[in-house]
Amino acid sequence: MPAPSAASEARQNLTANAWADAALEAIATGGLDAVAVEPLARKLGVTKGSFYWHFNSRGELIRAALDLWEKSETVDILARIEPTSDPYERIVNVFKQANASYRAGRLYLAIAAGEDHPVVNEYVRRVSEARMNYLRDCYRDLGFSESQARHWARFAYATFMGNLQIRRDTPDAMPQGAEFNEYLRLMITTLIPREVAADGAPEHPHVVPMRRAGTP
Amino acid sequence: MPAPSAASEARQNLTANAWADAALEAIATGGLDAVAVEPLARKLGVTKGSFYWHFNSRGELIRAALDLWEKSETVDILARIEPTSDPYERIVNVFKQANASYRAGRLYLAIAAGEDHPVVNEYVRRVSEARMNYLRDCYRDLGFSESQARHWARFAYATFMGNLQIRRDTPDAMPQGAEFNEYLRLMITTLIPREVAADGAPEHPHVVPMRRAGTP
DNA sequence: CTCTAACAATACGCACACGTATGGTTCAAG
DNA sequence: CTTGAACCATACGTGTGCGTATTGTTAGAG
Repeated sequence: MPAPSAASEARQNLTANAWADAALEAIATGGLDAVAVEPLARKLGVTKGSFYWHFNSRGELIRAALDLWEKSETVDILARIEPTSDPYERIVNVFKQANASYRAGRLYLAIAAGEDHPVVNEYVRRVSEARMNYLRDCYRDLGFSESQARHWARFAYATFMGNLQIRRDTPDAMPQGAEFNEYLRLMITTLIPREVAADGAPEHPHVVPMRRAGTP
Repeated sequence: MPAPSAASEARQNLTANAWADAALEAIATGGLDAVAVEPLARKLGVTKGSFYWHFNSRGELIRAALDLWEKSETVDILARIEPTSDPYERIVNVFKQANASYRAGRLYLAIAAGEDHPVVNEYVRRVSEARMNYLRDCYRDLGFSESQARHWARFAYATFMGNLQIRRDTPDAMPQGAEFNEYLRLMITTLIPREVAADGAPEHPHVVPMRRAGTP
């Protein structure tokens, strides 16, 4: 374990961050197992000897990378959409932000895939819960009861996560351009009911047993 | 490569399937990388020598496991819900089936996580597309236009996939018992509009700009 | 100029998994 | 009883990644 002096802390932190960044990049493309010291060192143009000065173990690097990730996925994201106080707009922004960065989506899925690892699970849970709680608060501000708000937040979050997966696994099934915007509008208008009755349920007849079309 | 005689084919196929089953189980719990010959052999009470008689390589085992998986996830599943000719009920059944087996969900996510592997990607694409196409047909039978049916199928499939992920990553966020049924009903009633207008869009005012409650 | 902290290269031991080679066991056919 | 196929064990070589130890190299403080 190095004992960094105050003078050199800036440079040391910078290179440690470089390692963590490279680790995140490796996760995004090759999954958690791609965080291997020797390949990363090769990619960074150094050898293991450098790595084990900055970190004590591979696990420490993973923690550092996950710290970086958690920060970028909660603090940074939410800070960017917080200014809007309108809950409707906030939810819409979450959706648009979510579908904006392809890399962030891949990263999320790759990290979540390592949920058997207890440390990773810890981070994934925190990030997921933060996002779902954020959505729940939006729905509550929209006038939903606590219970309904949780349901809708879970629903919306699931849809969001599933879209990430579809885009990764079957990109051809995800439209682009105008058709994608149409798809996005459909999801937004469906997932954000705009009138709420006194009992905390949406107003338009979602649960009315009004049989489908086609078989009158 | 062995040249099995007709007499012993039954036993040989049986043990080859045992290997493939064990491989699937390994994927479900430890991901694709857990499909390692030597650990699997230990778990099956044999050694590598046995494995390399049945298969030529680790990749061949993965293919066999994925064959098994593809069959269980498309043919078997769809056969079980096909009897119902009512498209509404078919979609509902897809949702209920999807949320029924925890193991199948984990398996799906674990396999999908290895989409960088070209062979795996091939299987994942086929299974995903088969399911989405099935849903699309249901929506079309419900009276939707081709374009709208695709949108709704993608939407429903994304929600379904996301719920798998939520249940895996943050099980506490997924309710159980009566509350889960409530959640399920919410998703079903939201994702299956029951009246379709002539232009192929749902009838109730999804896209009417009828501002939300709370800020009159 | 010297010394020391920060940083990096090299070399080593270890563990584990892939794949191969080869020998051992069982069983049924001839 | 012999033979050969089916099936499995053992042993080996190779690659690769982790972690450690040891030895440079560089730059700034004194």
